[in-house]
Amino acid sequence: MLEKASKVDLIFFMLRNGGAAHAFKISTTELANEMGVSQQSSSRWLIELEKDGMIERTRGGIKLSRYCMARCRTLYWLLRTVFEAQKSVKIEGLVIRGVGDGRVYLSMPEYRRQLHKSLGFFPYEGTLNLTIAEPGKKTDLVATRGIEIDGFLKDGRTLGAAKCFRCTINGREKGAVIIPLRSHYGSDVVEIISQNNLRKKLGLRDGSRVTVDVDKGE
Amino acid sequence: MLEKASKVDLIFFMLRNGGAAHAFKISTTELANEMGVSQQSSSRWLIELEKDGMIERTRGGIKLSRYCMARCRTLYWLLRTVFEAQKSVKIEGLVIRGVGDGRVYLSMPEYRRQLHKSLGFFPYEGTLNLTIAEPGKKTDLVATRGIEIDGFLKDGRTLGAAKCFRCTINGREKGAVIIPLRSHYGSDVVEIISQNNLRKKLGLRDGSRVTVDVDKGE
DNA sequence: ATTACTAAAAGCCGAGTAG
DNA sequence: TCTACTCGGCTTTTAGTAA
Repeated sequence: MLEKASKVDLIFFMLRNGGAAHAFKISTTELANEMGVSQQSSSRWLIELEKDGMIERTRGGIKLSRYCMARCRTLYWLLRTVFEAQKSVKIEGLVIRGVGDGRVYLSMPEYRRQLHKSLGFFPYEGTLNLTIAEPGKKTDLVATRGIEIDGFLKDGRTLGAAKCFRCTINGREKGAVIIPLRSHYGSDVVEIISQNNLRKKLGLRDGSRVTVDVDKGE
Repeated sequence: MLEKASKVDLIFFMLRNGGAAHAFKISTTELANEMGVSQQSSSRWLIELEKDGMIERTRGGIKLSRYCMARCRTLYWLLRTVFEAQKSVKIEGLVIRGVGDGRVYLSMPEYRRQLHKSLGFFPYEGTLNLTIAEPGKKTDLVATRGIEIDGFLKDGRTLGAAKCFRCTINGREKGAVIIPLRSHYGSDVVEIISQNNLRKKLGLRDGSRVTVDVDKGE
């Protein structure tokens, strides 16, 4: 560690020493040595962590709280999607009406050229938008490389930079999930493009249930 | 997050948004909003993270460095041992001479009583010490609950608090790995106790190779 | 629009020390 | 011994602002 240790490192230290499983006895002086800070700071950190509900202190020692473990688990899930990427992911969602900005982009010749170059097809001028029940699956894609769409310059600004993942909709239509690189962080909406009008081809309307097999490769 | 975000959270934010896989374009103002700090702070954080070699900034955007990913992976391994605990772990090591403090504890009646109560046997008065090639396997045990040994009071101090894991040595002798709760953090030495003198029973001498099947249950 | 500098305010650290 | 308080000094933050 180049940087000075922090309260976060104290949590990780406890995790490494079983603080998740059982109360862990250590003096503030020893802890300070482990963390490379003063006894005063380690004492203060423990007080603050307890106040924040991250640890529990009893006469038996220190223990990571249930709340702390829940947050650690969330972090674990994130790291797992980063380091143990699956080859594909199945997303289920319901068709919703989009805001229409997808259609605007998809009608621009520069953008259509970019997509054709990267995906091998010129898309129908409209996106199929789905609300998904498991936003984690979009997060998973967001954290994956995917097929990069460079965007294009317009009035000195780069527009439309995005990434795509080839996918199969309802087991038969080919297309791609498209995720803009800017904006829309943490949304539970997935946008799909295809050579065809998916609503028509698959007989979909608002509220229809759709299954998408997404290929996480490039 | 109750606490104020830090540079560590900025790394996790980038991880969540694919910063591991590709350059990620975001203005310091947007980033500041995401992190709940001022634009000035997010700007300074990026400068400092770049100086520390955690991120790389190019005209394409921000990207997590190889070094940063290596550190994230270490954290991932830690969290995996915490959340995906295996039922058992196989440890290989070489017999070494111990410092003799194990023998001291193991000859104390109070301690012998504790161990009998928790493990069901009175141990031979000496530990079998092994150096192990994969210290991560000890870390794994340290982060697991195990069988708690309460220790005993002597002159107003609690001595000998430890945890144990039932194990089988070289496929036939039963015993337990014993890990003192205080001191010996991060060591690559594992201590084993058993009803019998393992050196004699298994014909071991310093340098002998030993395989230990450790039961991580209670 | 963007990034990053300056300077004052706010917050954190650790030596000293009490209980 | 231990934990945790105070307080001077250092570091980090943020408003203002330049480029």
